[in-house]
Amino acid sequence: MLKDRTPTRIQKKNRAAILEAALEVFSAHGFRGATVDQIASQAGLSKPNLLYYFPSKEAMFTALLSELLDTWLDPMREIDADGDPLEEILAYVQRKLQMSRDYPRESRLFANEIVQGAPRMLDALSTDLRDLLTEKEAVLNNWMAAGKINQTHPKHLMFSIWALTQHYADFDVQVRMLMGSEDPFDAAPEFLETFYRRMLTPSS
Amino acid sequence: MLKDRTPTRIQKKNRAAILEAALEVFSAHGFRGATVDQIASQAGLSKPNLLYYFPSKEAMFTALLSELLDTWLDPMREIDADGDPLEEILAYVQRKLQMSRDYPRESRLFANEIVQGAPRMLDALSTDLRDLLTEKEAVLNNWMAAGKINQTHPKHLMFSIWALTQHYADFDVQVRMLMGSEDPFDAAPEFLETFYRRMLTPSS
DNA sequence: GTTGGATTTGACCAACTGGTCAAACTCACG
DNA sequence: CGTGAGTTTGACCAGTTGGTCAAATCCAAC
Repeated sequence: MLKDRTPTRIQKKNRAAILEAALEVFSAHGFRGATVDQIASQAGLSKPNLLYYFPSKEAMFTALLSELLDTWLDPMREIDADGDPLEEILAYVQRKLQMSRDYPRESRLFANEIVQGAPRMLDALSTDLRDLLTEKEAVLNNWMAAGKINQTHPKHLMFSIWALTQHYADFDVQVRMLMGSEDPFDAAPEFLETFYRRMLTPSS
Repeated sequence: MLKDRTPTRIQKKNRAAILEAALEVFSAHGFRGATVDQIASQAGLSKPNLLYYFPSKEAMFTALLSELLDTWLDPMREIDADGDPLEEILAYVQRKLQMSRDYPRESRLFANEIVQGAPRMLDALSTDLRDLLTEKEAVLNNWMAAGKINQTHPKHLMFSIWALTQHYADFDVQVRMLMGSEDPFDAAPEFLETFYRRMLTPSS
């Protein structure tokens, strides 16, 4: 049995290998579609050995989620209430877009889970994400009230940023199939920049 | 064994019940996550009876997909090259949004499949969807060349419409959790209307 | 090197899953 | 009616899956 003490060198290495493998497999097939055997072979370990480090498939999944959620929300945390409103939002969009480019598996992991009703994630979302959104929503409202950006629905604005940026990771196969040899991420940054600049620049 | 002739009354009724049940279950759990037993009990039939009408789980899924893909692409087909450019696009956005409101299960069915790499759908997409997009892309290009709408990347423009509208169906639980008692579809139409009007109205 | 905890594994199990099949039942139609 | 095609199902099967366990192996510290 695994104790709670400070992990050994082997524990650190294997837990990391397992979580990396779990990310690979869960993001590609969803929770139900992934098998412990797949994760084990991806991690280069035997199945019983996996279950020595995590008591169950479910435990692997939740460990992975809680490890990733913080990182996933970081780009939103960085929105600075004291920065230039338009530039802050545009920078946030670009950070999110880069997350889709650099961490598509993480994006698909969350997408898979949420599309299916987020049965194992709703609790985390309804605390961490909800609180963070509430905070940034207030910031957006202030900026709008001060006339720094165009008046609009702050929650829908945030949804739109998530939808537009994560689409490139979550629907990667479709996007690439339709774009042929052109890399979607070549034109996406400028497209989204223009999009949100036109949307948010005050009409005055 | 089921013959190819004109279906009987019972065949029509049961095939319809099965496809409806399959949509319910597949859209909620994905292909791998759905079980034939679930679909059977949802349809009010026994498992062997289901397999009397469809030779396999896979056959149910592909029958469902091909039945729905056409309907799913209809809003895009309706874009009229001879209509007013801006109004045509705005109307398309609203049609897609209503599809998300009225047919969220269909949206999630496709989302589930595409997020996981579209293993059973890529062929259909790379013909039907690709051809349709190519056609409408030309229309958009003409409109832009004629200065009727702002210059932008037509493919990314279409992606953005899909992402923004389908987000409300695919990430329904997250959206509703964050919006509390407010119905997301109350403010969404106006939000998207404003969004695309600002984006596409020529600067002149 | 010995030793005791940490790590690894082959063999195994019960539950589940997609699918089969022969037998039973139902129904439209002459 | 009766009859044959159409429909339904209980029992069953083989493969897969998450998880267990006792025994074997490894490894760090003395």
